[in-house]
Amino acid sequence: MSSFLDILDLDTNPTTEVLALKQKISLKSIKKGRILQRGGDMVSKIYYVKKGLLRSYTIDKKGKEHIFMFAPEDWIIADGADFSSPCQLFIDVLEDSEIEIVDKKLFEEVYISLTLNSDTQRTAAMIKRISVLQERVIMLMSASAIERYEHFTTTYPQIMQRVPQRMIASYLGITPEALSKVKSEQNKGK
Amino acid sequence: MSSFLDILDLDTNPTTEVLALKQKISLKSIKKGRILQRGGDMVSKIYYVKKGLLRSYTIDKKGKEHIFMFAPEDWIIADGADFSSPCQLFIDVLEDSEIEIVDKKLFEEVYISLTLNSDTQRTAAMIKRISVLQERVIMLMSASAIERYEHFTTTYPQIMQRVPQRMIASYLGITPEALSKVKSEQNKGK
DNA sequence: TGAATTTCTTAATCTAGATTAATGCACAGC
DNA sequence: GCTGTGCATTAATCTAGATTAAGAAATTCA
Repeated sequence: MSSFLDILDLDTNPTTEVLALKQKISLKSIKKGRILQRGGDMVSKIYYVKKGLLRSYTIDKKGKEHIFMFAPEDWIIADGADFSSPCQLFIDVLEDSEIEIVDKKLFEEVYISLTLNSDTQRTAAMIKRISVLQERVIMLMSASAIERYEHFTTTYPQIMQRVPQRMIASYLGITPEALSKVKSEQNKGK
Repeated sequence: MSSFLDILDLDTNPTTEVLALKQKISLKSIKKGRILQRGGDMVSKIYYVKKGLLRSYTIDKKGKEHIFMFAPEDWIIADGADFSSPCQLFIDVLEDSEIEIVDKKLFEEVYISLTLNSDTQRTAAMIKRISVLQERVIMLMSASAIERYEHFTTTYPQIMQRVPQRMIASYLGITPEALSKVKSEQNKGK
């Protein structure tokens, strides 16, 4: 996967719109712990992770965090809400990161006018994300905590190494205590 | 939203590829109860519902159904799996329906070469679906059964009227008995 | 280095929702 | 008009995972 700027750079004869968009893409180095947006904000940015690790999550009315996704190198992360609605997700930085940030609406407008090639790539990425979300919904509805954990470890082994277990529990939709418990039960069974 | 053929018909000067694709889109009337594809099959079709109601679901290892989505008039329904993998979802017909069916791979290849306008429409539809799935995942992780039920009734009031309650329970990720219970508790509270 | 903060684990108790079972209803097909 | 099949509801019991609490290990940072 290529970053926003990488893709725009493929356009050897850019229009003024494309040049203007390139100006508006900011490349930033951000320290671990920084919160990029909060649920309820009226921001609508898309983040491309060049290096490091981001995550998105909600906070429910009891104050409990629920992690929606992790975004390591070469992933795009954003809230699904459209431009005109407040966003639902918090997005923060789990490791010192380098990211490209662009306004969602601006991006949509320009990107779609680009060459076939980059649009194919983007369409494929969206289809892939829909497929991953389908899998996630089905796992949440039909699999037990331990099954979801095993699915996660085989699907995202690299992320396992990089985030505390309580965040994996949060992604799986269970408490850290419950994850500890089911893991120890799993080990006993061996 | 327009059907596959509606969109292809906008192309007033179609290429041979587009004409070939139009030939391969089948328009069918299908009776309630018919199963269009089964989980594990190597089919990869996309269905556009012109009239009627379809649904997709998985069956877990205990034989229990989990409804992934309902597709009433003007919705597109398909499995997220890519061309080369077996699909995960069953798709069946809940009301006598008229649908357009097209092969996913064929569709991808040709559609992407179309005019800006139809592609914008398609991109917007994909973004919308991602947003709906984000909401679904967050509801499953953070909301109680009754909260998910209330969210469903306000989001899809028309579907409420058209499917048995046990299917709504299945969509919400709970048993029909549990839905009955939480509904009666809700009524007592009033 | 040492203190403070997170993280992980274990254990006891609690609860939302699952399971099982029984009853009454609606309506589809003969 | 019956009879069977699917649907909704209620109630009793069970269980996966939540909650609460406490202690040990690991990490962070001054």
